[in-house]
Amino acid sequence: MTAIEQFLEQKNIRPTAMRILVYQFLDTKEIAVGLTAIEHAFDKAERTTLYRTLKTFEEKGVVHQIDDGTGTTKYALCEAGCNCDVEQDLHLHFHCTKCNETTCLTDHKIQPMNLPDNFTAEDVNLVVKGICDKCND
Amino acid sequence: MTAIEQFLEQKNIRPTAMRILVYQFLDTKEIAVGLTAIEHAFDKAERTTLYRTLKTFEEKGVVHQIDDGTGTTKYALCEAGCNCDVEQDLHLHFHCTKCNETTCLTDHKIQPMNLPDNFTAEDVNLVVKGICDKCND
DNA sequence: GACTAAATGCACTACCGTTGCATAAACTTA
DNA sequence: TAAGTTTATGCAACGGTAGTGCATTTAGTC
Ligand SMILES: [Mn+2]
Ligand SMILES: [Mn+2]
Ligand SMILES: [Zn+2]
Ligand SMILES: [Zn+2]
Repeated sequence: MTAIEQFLEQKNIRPTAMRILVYQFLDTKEIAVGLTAIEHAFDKAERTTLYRTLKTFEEKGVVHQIDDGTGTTKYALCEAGCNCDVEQDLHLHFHCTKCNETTCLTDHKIQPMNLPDNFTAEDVNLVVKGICDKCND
Repeated sequence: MTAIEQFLEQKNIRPTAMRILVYQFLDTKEIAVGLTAIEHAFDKAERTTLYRTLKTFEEKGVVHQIDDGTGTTKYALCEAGCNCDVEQDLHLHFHCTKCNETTCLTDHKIQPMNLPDNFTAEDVNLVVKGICDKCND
């Protein structure tokens, strides 16, 4: 049993062929990717299966969704030790308007918000748009 | 000529009947509203016209778009004196997961972001999800 | 191997944003 | 005012994405 299979089982996810492939693919990418991008990365890939794979991954705390404002949801592997399924790992996301890539800035945590009276926060989404390091010369 | 007509002309927007109605509608709402909500607010309303009206309003700095993560773009009137068309008015937005309403927290400005080397910011979107004051008893 | 539960493939729906184009309205200028 | 020009509107259609229902296959369980 490979390390990935072990990892998935430990997360209560049956390590099917497709799931392992998706995990491996996400692991090679250090950017967040959308469903269509994953679909195109494989020759024979069923969109629905990928969709449900990512949904499962998210529920079990393997990936987290990113809404970068482009209209297509992105996914990225959670950091090792991240307990997304229990408590949020609220880090900043960056979307480059030039190369169109979305990056997790996991080191840049979001500090607790100051809200008006009687507003209670459950989740925070912070996306910065601009030019990424690769596109800045 | 009414005050609204004057205001629109000053923003270089022809004050047509529909545009005045849309402006008035947005003015009554203190929350951000989506295209479909505006459509349903009028008996005889053409979705495309509303869409283009809002687009024009946005280009001329009358409204600003809000991506609250629900998948439907919301619009809200800019504050008096806000120069959205020139420079951004980066305030916080709040989406209530109970009543599903999105609010501009115009008093809560977004402070400049601390980014990694060679990342340059052009725009920031900060949305807090939770329970709003009306829904908190 | 028989049984059961989960994963997959395929078809199809719903919704939203967006565009093209013909028509109608409004503004301009002679 | 009438002709000409720009702008706004109405209608139809497209494209993309998320999501669901259901039959079939695959994988664990006994
Ligand atoms: Mn992330
Ligand atoms: Mn706002
Ligand atoms: Zn880039
Ligand atoms: Zn509420």
